[in-house]
Amino acid sequence: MIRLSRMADYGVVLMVQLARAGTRRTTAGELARTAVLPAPTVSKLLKQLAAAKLLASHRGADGGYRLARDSADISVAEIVAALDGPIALTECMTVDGTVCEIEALCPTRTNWRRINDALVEALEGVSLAEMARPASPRFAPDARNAPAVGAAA
Amino acid sequence: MIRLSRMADYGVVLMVQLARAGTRRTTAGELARTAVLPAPTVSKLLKQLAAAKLLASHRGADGGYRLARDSADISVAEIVAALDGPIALTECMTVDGTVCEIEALCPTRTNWRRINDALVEALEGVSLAEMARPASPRFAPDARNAPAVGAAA
DNA sequence: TAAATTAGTACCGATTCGGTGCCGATTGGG
DNA sequence: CCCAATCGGCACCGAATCGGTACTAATTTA
Repeated sequence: MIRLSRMADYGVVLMVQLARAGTRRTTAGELARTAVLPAPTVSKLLKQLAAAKLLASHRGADGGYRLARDSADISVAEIVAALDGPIALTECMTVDGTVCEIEALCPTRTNWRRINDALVEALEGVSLAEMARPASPRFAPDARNAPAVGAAA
Repeated sequence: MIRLSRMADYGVVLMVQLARAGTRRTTAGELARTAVLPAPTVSKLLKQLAAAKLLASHRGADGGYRLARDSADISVAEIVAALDGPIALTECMTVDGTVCEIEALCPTRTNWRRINDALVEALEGVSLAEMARPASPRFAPDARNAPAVGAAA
């Protein structure tokens, strides 16, 4: 159903948690526990996010992860791209997918591009800081440990 | 990679072909041939599109399919929804996915909704007529049999 | 009645995806 | 200096989903 991969979903959840942790380093295990997600999976996700330069990692005892940049300066698009690869709704929107010969003629292509661009813009338009903001205060007695978004079984 | 299903992609291609055929009835086999797609798959897709009231079908000898409405009155969103189900990027965006307990508090949810809505709007904003329009005339010596968009192997 | 064509359903094979395990590399502390 | 705690990088596995097929029934026209 044109769904985001669960990995990307989890990734955003983890990033939100790290955004809330501020500059404090957090270990993979800790994140897995509070997010109620399988630890190995969380580990893998964090590795990928670190490889994408969205997280700064620190090994060794008392190591852990931390946002590489300010949460306001990280978009959801970046997180998704880091985990799911480039955002390309259709085959002919990828760089390598050059099967579409007469691209200059094909009107569907330019229209797909429009749609794709709209999605990308939407994803770029939301920062991690917005995602992590503890909701409307009047409704949030304690929003610190927000539950995992896609924690479905 | 946050990809549209291939079925939805094919579906749009088929609908474009039908839009170009105007009111003339076209058989599943004919469409499969010109789109260079496996006939049984095309059949299945057309059935689904007909079930979704986007196509009018006619059985028997000299039967076939035809758009149920004017191509300007059919959006890409409808085609995608007919084949891929409701457009819901994240789990917590579906009706049944009520795992997200404190939805009123979760800021990520409302942001996901924004992103999701942007995508839906983009899909709704492009009509089949636009998709089917035979490209800029000066570049189109013969755009009648445009190739399948996602015909990658 | 025969031929053409869609409707429905069940099934299958394979790619992809979510998830796990293991081992090496690095860092801090006793 | 060594040990324990972490991250880094593979390789692998099971299963759900997806793309695709097969068969039969229903409908229409000639």
